[in-house]
Amino acid sequence: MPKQKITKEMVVEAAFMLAREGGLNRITVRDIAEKLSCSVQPIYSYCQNMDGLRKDVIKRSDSFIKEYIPAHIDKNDFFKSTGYAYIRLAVEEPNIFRMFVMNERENIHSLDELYLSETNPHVAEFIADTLQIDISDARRLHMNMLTYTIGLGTILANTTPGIPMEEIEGQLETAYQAFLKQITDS
Amino acid sequence: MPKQKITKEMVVEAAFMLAREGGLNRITVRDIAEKLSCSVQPIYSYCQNMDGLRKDVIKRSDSFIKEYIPAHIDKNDFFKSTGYAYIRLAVEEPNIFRMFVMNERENIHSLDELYLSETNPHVAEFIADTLQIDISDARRLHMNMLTYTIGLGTILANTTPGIPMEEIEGQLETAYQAFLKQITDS
DNA sequence: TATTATTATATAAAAATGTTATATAAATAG
DNA sequence: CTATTTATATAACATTTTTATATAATAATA
Repeated sequence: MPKQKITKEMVVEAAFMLAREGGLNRITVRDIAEKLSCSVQPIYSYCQNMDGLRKDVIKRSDSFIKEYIPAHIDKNDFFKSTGYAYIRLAVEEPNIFRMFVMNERENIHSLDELYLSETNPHVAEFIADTLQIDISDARRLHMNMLTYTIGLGTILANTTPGIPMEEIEGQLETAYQAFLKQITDS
Repeated sequence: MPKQKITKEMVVEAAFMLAREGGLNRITVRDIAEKLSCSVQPIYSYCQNMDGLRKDVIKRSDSFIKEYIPAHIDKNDFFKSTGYAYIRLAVEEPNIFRMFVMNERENIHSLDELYLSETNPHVAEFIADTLQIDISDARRLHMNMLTYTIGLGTILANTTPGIPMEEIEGQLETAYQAFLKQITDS
């Protein structure tokens, strides 16, 4: 058989780039085919249909974020800079952020399950170490910040022309102080 | 001319029902026409195109929420029950919640502008009165809870099979306490 | 090496959906 | 009563998704 020129990764990547520019429904088979200089067949051989491909693209956003966030983290202020990174993402890449929050979390029956499936356990450990607090408190703090950050990011990703970054960082800082105070005061 | 059988409201309502069931791209001209037992012409005479209609449907979600929230509020615990109501909406009507958060906020240059455009000023006044706090503190509290609620709702609207309502309410309560403590302690 | 089977891709037809053009008939205006 | 307007229907056209068929390059096998 002919040598494989088009891989599933190439298809998803091309679709992801289209969605990154103009949202999920900027994705069309023909535009992907043109981007890859091929016909529509390779695309359909790697996905059932366009809806399925869109789900793959949403997953691809997840992996994009898994690279983006660490690349924007300040090691000296690990925890807070993570929050800032998400917010920056929401502002700079609103379509990717939208896809990220649209990502279906399946088989989740409790907040704990959700927390475990969405976060890296080392983060809570790091927070507990740095702030000298209980690991369970660190998890609560982390989960609260994640929730707040997603809320702020969701708002910002749908707000034009946009809000100054400093103001947003101030807002995030205030929320952080509130959640932290709750823990240290009890 | 023939009597008008189809109004713009009917078109938007039919499209809204379709989106409520299966999301924005479940909306098709032909399905709307079938729901209304008419041809596609009345639809196109009330909207430029499908994208425009989708925007109207998103606005319709807003008005749905403006009815839904008050109907689920406990007058004795006005502020917190509002938060619960949003969360319940996210769980019971995930597609409507998604449309609500996807709603483009335009011409927003600061968090204050955002707050003013998204909230009813009476709410902050009510909070200030009830909790005996400054109006500016009440606004901060309100904005923080709105942000947190949107974050939690966004997560829940994309989580299956779902998390028990009591657990979620506990989470929201804890966040509320944290934001409140920050204000009363200073 | 020659032949066959497999399959990645292309081409093109079919199906679904969005949009526009034309036709019809019912209400209104004169 | 006639002409005009217009809400809707029908039907054509355009775009996109999806499927069917064809082709040719590689792998397998003899």
